[in-house]
Amino acid sequence: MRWLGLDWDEGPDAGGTHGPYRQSERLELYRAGADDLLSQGRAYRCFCAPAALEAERRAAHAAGLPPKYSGRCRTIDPADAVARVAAGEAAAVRFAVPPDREVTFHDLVRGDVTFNTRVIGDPVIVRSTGVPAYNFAVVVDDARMAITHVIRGEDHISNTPRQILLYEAIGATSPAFGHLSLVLGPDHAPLSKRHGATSVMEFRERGYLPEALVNYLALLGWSPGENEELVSVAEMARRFDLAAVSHSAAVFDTGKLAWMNRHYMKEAAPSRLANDALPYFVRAGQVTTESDASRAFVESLLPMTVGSVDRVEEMPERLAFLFAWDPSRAADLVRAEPDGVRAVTAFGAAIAGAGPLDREAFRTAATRAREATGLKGRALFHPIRVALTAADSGPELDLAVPAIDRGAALGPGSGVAPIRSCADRAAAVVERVSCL
RNA sequence: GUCCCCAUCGUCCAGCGGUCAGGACGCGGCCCUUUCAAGGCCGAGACCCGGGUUCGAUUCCCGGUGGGGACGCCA
Repeated sequence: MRWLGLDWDEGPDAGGTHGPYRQSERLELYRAGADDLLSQGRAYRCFCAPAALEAERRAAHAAGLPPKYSGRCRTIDPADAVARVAAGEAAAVRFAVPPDREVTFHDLVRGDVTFNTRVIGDPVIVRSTGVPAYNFAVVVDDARMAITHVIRGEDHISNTPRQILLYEAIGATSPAFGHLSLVLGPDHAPLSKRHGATSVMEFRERGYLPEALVNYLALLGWSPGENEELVSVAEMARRFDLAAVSHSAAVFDTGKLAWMNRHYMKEAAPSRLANDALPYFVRAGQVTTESDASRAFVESLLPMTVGSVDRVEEMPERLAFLFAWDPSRAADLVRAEPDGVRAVTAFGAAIAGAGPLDREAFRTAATRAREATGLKGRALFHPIRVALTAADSGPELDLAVPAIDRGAALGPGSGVAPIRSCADRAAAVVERVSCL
């Protein structure tokens, strides 16, 4: 959440007056709450074996009935129950749900929702191990922590009535609830591991920018208004309204996230992006050490990748031609071009001894090659591209060419893997190609 | 099976009784670029079905269908 630029008012590492904030440190609170309900007869001990419960569930399902707990142990005399526990028998504590009652709550996003308690089985509140169950722990916590709003996924909507009953039983007012619809994968199944990245940290590792992720996620089920899409966290905080949230589930669209990530990469400060990108270059072996020089070199490469790559993680691959230049592959690609050999030979001659090629020098050389061969446009530039990059697509040549030479000028201790210069590459290709 | 929730382009959102049903992603085309992307412009593309209510329904109501969720000593 910090990475996304979101913060919170209270918590284990934020302080606050409603601690402790870890459930493991609140066990006493839950125990006291359960004992209370037990003594009021609003809860009871259950001795049912898990296997028996499972069999019951199956039977109910087969009979077309809601597979809820029968409430069998409800009728056990409390004194007997205490005796059995004292004798060492394992027991869970269940909440006695009031029979045949309508529970209605006003959902902040959906409006009034009503359940009849007939469909709600008595939930376990404390496991036989003494550990409180989720449904009880959250109620105790939220009541004592003075929580006002519970905003969560739609999958919790049917937990709400039983929790409301629990608030009522412990004498607390229930918070306001709002249920957001779920996020689906492309197959319309709720997003899960098999859809790929599902945790925020995975998106971070894959090279998404936090501002892109929050922005995209916020748009899943919410809109800042008429035809607006790019919004900062601060802007969202100002404009967000639960009442305006969509009621239906949304399919997660990686393509749109990618578009948004490209947008934010273009907006990001180069130094920050270079810093984010550096580890990926190291992993690819293109940067050997994270030195100032290597960081600066990576930053100088950014204009070639920003906007043409979806994620920071993809930058090294896009720039692989700088490092992994293969003369025989380059020569093959040049030969495959109609006037490839002529174009590259002329270009090689034009840059021979020209020194490092900046953008101007490159343009000059290209012009000389054009005059010498009469080739122009793709016929001229494509062979040059494949000769210098050993690849048939990539960044603009007048960006790539200076980058190659800038890298080639870097010495061994720079932290950048060795790069062959343009002149070198052209000469090697011409040599291979002219043996024909 | 039972209960609950949901339903506008392929996808994400606008719309809130009368609109040529709008935008974005993606897709197709064109332009720009002496090559790729990016960018600019143009284009194709939707109101689940059936009943009501109304002068008039995408919009309100009911039913159906479809999708999702929940029915744990998981959270």
